Amino acid sequence: MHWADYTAKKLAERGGPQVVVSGITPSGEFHIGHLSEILTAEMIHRACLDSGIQSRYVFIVDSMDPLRRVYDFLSPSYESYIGVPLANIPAPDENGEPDKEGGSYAEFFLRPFLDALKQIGVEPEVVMNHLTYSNGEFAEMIDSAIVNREKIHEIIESISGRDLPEDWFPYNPLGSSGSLDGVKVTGYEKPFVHWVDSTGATGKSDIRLAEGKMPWRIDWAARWAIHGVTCEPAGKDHGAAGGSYDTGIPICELLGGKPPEKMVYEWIQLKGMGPMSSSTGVTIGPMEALSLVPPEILRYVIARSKINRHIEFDTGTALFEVADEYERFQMPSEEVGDISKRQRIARDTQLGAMRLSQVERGSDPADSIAGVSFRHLSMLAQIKSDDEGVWTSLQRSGHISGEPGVSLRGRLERMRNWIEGEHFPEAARITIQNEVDSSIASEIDEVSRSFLGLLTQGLGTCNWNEDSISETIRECAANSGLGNRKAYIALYLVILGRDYGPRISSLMSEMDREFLIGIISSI
RNA sequence: GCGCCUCUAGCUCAAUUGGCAGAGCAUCGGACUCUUAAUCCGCAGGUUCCGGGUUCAAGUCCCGGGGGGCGUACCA
Repeated sequence: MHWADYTAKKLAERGGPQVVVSGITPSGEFHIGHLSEILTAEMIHRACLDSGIQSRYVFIVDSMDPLRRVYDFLSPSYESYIGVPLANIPAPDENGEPDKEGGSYAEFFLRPFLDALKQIGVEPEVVMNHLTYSNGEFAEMIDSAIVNREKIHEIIESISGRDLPEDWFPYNPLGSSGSLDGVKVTGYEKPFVHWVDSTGATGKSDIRLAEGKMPWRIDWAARWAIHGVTCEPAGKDHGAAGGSYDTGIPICELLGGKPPEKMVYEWIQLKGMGPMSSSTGVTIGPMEALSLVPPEILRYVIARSKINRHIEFDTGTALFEVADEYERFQMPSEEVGDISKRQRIARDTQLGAMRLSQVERGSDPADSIAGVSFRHLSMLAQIKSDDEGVWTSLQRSGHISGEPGVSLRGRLERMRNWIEGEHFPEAARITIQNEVDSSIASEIDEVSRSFLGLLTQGLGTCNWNEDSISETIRECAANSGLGNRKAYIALYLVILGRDYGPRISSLMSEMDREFLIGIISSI
């Protein structure tokens, strides 16, 4: 059984309609790790729906979180916004300067992320956390937390093992500058929290408005209660012993809620570069990833792994292998009867991963492939400079009949991006030789040479299309007494400098005739 | 320090939460006058990290040890 289906089953035992949630702070550019968090939760949501359980998927944006520091992509003028909630800060412009016209910082980073999510079939209910504060939904929780602050203090100290300061308070008001930093609470009279900030200014925050926020550990627990969250997979940073998941559960109960079961997922990493981090520059944006990888394959990368194992996100050769694996399972094997129990389980899990990888819930995985393998497309995209040439080739080879569909067009577009970019593996790149290297030439024996000699003549007169070229190759091979296989190898060596390659006649028909004949006769 | 994850075929990983250890890739052998990074068939590959324990039965559970990866010390 797939992990998402297993979790759905567990949630069904808990009962009631499910509320599956992800929460992310929009402190900067979103990366593939965030995508992983979203997909993990969304797949559980889908698994619930697929097994007939009522479920909502909610994306809570931590827009009330303060700016912690001036990130590299921000200008120093953001210094004055440190401690200010992200919803209240202007978005940066292209120079990293605050742009008063550009909407809020939180919105600025959120918008493209939501677009990317749409492309992979994720359309969550979005909750901006600062609005949950400003519309008063947090008020009762804040009051309750303040009333119970001794207990909460005790929970956090005993579970996390850290000492909280004597004047610790479960609510941080915004000071006169709009920042949470350096503001001390001086009293509480429901619904007002009185404070004095670092400049000596005093004031009061209305807990029914977004005039302050609870610290993370309480905020998280309170929102579980407010939104009735039943499941929220969290990154392992929250999962450490004594971490926010461990304190969140008893705090949520104290506040009268029923917390979700602790669920921790492993982080996704870029191949060979350690964990994703915007500060170290190890990051790949969801938009970038989506410009290269077909959306169902991106989903599949998450769906195929268990959540407690880290994922190496690799936009190189491994992409071919993942795509192969995805494509292999398109064909349902007929003889299901003979396989062992264990094999059947593995197969069911795999089919679950396929099901959850579809951009549109319930669609047939075969539709996403559109009859053309990822590898084949990578070859065609390299030898056919225009899209029409690719479609014509696919029609002639019988891969598709009629015009290509939307999914296939999208695949080709992404494939071209991939090929042009830095991530495309060199081994898969087709490079036509300008001249034949001497070490290559030495690999070509006498019989092959006579074949190549015949071929230059044939190529001089044949029609310049795939079929005629292919015919010519075979004729020349036969006339020179060389097996077809060897003939092809000789051609690969001369044209590509290695002994394998794509369908050579297809490639040759794309090349300039004189240039090609020149190369072959140079041997 | 505290804690989490992980170790199974050369590689990447499965194994219905205790019931016959198995897939893909790679290698090797074979087939195909051939939509040539293709397809098909086949061989081989194992002390499931080590040591104990529980059990009719352990890759799976318990205890101990080791290797690797990572998180975390007023902050999602």
